[in-house]
Amino acid sequence: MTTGTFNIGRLGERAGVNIETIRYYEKIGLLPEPGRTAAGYRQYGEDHLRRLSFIRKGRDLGFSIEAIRALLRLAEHPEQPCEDADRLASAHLAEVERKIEELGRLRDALSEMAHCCAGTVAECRIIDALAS
Amino acid sequence: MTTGTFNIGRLGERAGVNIETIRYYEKIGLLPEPGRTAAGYRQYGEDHLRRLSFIRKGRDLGFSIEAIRALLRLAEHPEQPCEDADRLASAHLAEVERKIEELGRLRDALSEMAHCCAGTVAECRIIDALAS
DNA sequence: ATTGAAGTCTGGAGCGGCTACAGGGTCAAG
DNA sequence: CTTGACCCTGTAGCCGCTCCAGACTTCAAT
Repeated sequence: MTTGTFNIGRLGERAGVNIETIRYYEKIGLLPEPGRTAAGYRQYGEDHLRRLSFIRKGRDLGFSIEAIRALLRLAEHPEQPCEDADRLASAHLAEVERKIEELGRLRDALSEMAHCCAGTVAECRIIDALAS
Repeated sequence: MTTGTFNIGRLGERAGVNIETIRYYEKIGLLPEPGRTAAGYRQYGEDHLRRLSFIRKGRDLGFSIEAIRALLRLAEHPEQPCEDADRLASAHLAEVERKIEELGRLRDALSEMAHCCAGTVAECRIIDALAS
């Protein structure tokens, strides 16, 4: 009887991940299937918690599930060169920067047309920008 | 026989919208059902084109479908005050700014850990950031 | 008149990444 | 013995499309 086993609720609590999300991660093969109690309850250990925290941090950094899958595989092979990890992170960083620029253009366009109005829709800069 | 009617392909071409997307907009009630030819082909006119272009510009500005629905309703009532349009645009602008900040934080976190590597996964800053 | 390519039709499934049920079983405290 | 908190499975929904299969139509070239 290992001391360090716990149910899904506790795992979610400790990793900061929704229970449903944990089951989802298991379903898509991101988190390995844990053992079960006689009643069918999932039983987790510290290794599951580490892996789930890894996933959660990756998601917080905006990595896709597939990128995280790749990063997890890399983490399991510490002796390999980390070029792949670097490539994944760099690609993601580039994508984030692209999105920032895109949103910046959006913000400029929106702030030019917002606060148009003391008037009616007929003279509204917002509606006009869309209709013209 | 009106001169200005055209098929869905031409409409999509002129508005810069995918054919499937047009049918989707019709299905969700964003674009009114057009007339049909005897063979069942949709037939559009300039009013459809204007409405679809409106939608497309709204989407380009990142408005949600529901926001666009509201903006379209407003555009149909030019005599009303445009407070609602202003509210929608301001809320959207605020949301865009929130996302920019969020992505900025993401970029900072990522750029701190990227380009970690001349080494192996064991010493990789990226993997380490996720695993620790 | 025939053929073939390009256009159009419907209905339904799939994407990512969850989230929210419904309808049941289990467990521990009082 | 009951209550309430937890857990189980399976399925459907969210957004905004996008793609597919399989059938039909239109039009130009032969």
